[in-house]
Amino acid sequence: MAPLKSALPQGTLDLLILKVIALGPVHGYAIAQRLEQVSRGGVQVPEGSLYPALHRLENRGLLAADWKETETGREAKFYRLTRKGLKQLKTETADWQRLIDAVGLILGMADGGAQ
Amino acid sequence: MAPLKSALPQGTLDLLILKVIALGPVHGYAIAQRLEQVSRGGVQVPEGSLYPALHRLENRGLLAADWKETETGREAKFYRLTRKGLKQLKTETADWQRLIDAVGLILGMADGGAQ
DNA sequence: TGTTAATACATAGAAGCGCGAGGTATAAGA
DNA sequence: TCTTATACCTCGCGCTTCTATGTATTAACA
Repeated sequence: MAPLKSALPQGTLDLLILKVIALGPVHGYAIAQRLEQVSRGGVQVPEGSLYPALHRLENRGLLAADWKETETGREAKFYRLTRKGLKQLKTETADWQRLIDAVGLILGMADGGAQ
Repeated sequence: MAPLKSALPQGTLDLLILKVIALGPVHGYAIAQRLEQVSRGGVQVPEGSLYPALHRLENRGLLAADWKETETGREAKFYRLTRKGLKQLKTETADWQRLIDAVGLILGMADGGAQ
């Protein structure tokens, strides 16, 4: 079934990151793993996309971070949502829903010789 | 509910254009109108996005075009799908479906500590 | 007649994002 | 000791989208 190299459309990654972090503080490396696991491989996030995205979100004030120890005794940067980030998550989730509804309408257009 | 200026994620526009053209030859201006109508305003395509996209698709051999007269007696460039374009439409439609499934799984992640 | 709006095409430039490729460092296990 | 996995980071290319701008024709209207 091919590696389904699902390149994420621009903008989508932010939404997914915000969602994962909303469930509780996590560090970057774990975010990528969870996205891949939960989506059953449908979403793969290369580090060259992940870390710049995290920095962008942090710079925009949607995330905040602290260095802490992981369960395995290593230092890692744990991200959490700010209030602004939570608001953004809600907005983007609604936008996403509207988008897939709209695209669904278009893809569902009858092929029947109908105009 | 605000003008819902849903900026299309990168790559999505191609899919929508291919779909509209698959239903029968149309010219560029009409494509934008149909997308907007069928999606009930959920998708709006600025001309600065539309025409470059059409040229890209044509250069990639997914579309072919002829100048013809519209019903209203004006010259317009009518696009139609090539065989390659039809194949691409199918691929991209499947990719889109996999994407929204994957994103759906992620957005549906339990919120453990529910609010 | 002059002006505005709608139709229909096009390009340039800016801004943004995703990703491959490369690099650093630590810990565990063979 | 060497490899693998964890965990972070940046550079620069390539690509797309969008705003702004320009051209030209037709229809409507004052």
